[in-house]
Amino acid sequence: MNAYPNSCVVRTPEDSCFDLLTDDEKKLVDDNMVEVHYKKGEIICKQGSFASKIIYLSEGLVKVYLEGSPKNLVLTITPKNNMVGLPSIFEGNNTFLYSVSPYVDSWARLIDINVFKQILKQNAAFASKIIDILNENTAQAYGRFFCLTRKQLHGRMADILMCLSERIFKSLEYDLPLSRNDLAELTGMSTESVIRLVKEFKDDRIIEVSGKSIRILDPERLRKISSVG
Amino acid sequence: MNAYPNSCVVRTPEDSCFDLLTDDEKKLVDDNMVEVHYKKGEIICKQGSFASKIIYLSEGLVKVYLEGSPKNLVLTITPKNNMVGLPSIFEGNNTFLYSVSPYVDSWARLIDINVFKQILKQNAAFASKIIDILNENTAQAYGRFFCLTRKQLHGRMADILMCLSERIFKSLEYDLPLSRNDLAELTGMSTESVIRLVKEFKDDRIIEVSGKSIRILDPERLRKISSVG
DNA sequence: TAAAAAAGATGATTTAAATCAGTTTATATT
DNA sequence: AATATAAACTGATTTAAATCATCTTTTTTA
Repeated sequence: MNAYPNSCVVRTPEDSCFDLLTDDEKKLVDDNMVEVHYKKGEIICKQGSFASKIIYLSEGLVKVYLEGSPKNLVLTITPKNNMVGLPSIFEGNNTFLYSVSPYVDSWARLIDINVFKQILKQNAAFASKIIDILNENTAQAYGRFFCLTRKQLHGRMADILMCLSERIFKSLEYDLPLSRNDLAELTGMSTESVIRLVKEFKDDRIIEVSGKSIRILDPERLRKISSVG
Repeated sequence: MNAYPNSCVVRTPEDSCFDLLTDDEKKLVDDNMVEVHYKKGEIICKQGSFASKIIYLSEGLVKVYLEGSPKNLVLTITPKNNMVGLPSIFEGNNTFLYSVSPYVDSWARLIDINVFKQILKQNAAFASKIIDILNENTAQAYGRFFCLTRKQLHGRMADILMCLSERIFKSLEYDLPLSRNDLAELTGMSTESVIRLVKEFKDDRIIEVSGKSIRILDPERLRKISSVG
C-alpha cells in the first residue's frame, strides 16, 4: 500500500531556511519577532482568526488540526525546529487555515507576516526554500490523507506508531506525551479502538507499553501491518 | 461544519503566474515546453515516476489521485488553466507524488522542470506567486481532507455537487462528464451509494438529473446538508 | 490522605456504509 | 439490427468501527 509511513509528521529539516537570509534580512526578522512560551492545552493559533504572524516552533511538540464538531481532524504533528502556519501567507486569505496547540510545554517564535512576505518577494533563494518546505508538507499531508481514508484501524495505528518512531523520536523506544484520547484524535478513531488495538499489538508482542513509554519490538511486522492497511 | 464547499477543486485563477516572467524567461519556458493532447483514460503522469516536467493544463478536466488498491484516492480535480504537479519540484524528491488522468480530452503544456526551478531561484515575484498557488492548493486539500474524513455520505455528496457547481462549472446546471463510478471515486464512497444518494436527492427535489446533466434546484438545502455533514 | 476527576479498560449493542447478488438500461461493436 | 459489453440501478446481507454502559485504575486537588 505504502511502505514508508509518513502520515503523522514532516521530516525534521537539517538546515534552517533562515540561513539563506542576508544580514539585513536577518536583522529585520529579529526586530519583528517575539518568542512566546505555551503550556500544554493552550492555543498557539486559532483556525479562522486573523493571521498576522508566521510561527516557528523552537521547542516542543504541537498538533496542527482542523476544528470539527464533534471531532477535530489532526493534519500533522510538528516537532521543534519547524515552521507552522505557512499556508496562511497566501494572498486573498489572511486567516489561519487551522488551529495549533502544544502537547507539551513549547516555545514559538512569532514573526510578523508582512516582514516575511516582503522578504519572500525580494529573496528568490529564500522563497525557493520555502517552496521546498511547503511541498514537503504537502507530500506529508497526502500521505496522511491516504492513511486516514484508505487504511483501516490496524493499518492506521501501525502507521502512526512507526511514523512517530522514525520521524519524531528517531528511536524504537519513546515516551509518548499523548493520552489515549490524543492518540485517538491523531489516528482518527475512537478512544476505545485505540485501547483495544494497543492491547492487541501488546498481546501479539509487536510493541511493549508501560505508562507513556512505547517500545517497538517488531518494526518489520508493524511496517507490514501499516502497508497492508 | 464548513459552509463553503471547497473540497473538490481549486479556485480557477484569474491571472497566470507566467505573466510575472521577464521576456527572456518567457522565451526560456517556450523553448523548453511541449504541448500534448491526452484522451480520456490516458495517464498524464504516473505516481512514483521520474518527474522531469511541470504540467500546465491548458484545456480539459483531469483528476489528480493517489494510487491505491483496491481504491484510488482522488486528491483534487483540476480544470483548465491550472498547474498540476507543482509539489513534485521540491529538492530531495524527483518523483510525482500522484497520478494525473483526464476525464475528457485535454491539452497539457509540459515544461522542463530544471528550467522551472532555475526561474524560481532567480525571480522572487514568480516564486512568491507560486507560493500563493501552492498555499491555495493546500487550503483546498485540507478542505477535502476534512470532507472525506469527517462528513458522512450525504454531506460528502452535497459538498461535491455544490463544489462542482461553484468552482468548476460556475452554474447551477452542468453536464458532468463523470460516470457514477467516477463520482464514487471522487466522493470516496461505493458506486451503489452514489446511485442511492443521487436518487434520494432527486426524490427530495434537491437536484434534477437527466443523463449527464445535473441541475441544482435547491442550493441552500444542498449547502445545509454539506455543512451538517 | 481522602475525595473527586480524569484516564484507561472491557463487553454488548448499534449503525453507517460496503459488499454481494442480481436485474435493467444504455452504449459500443461486429 | 443483433449481440456484446458496460453502466445504472435495486434489495439483501455483511462488516468494520462507533457508541453505549460500566467498571477499574491512576492522577489531581481540596
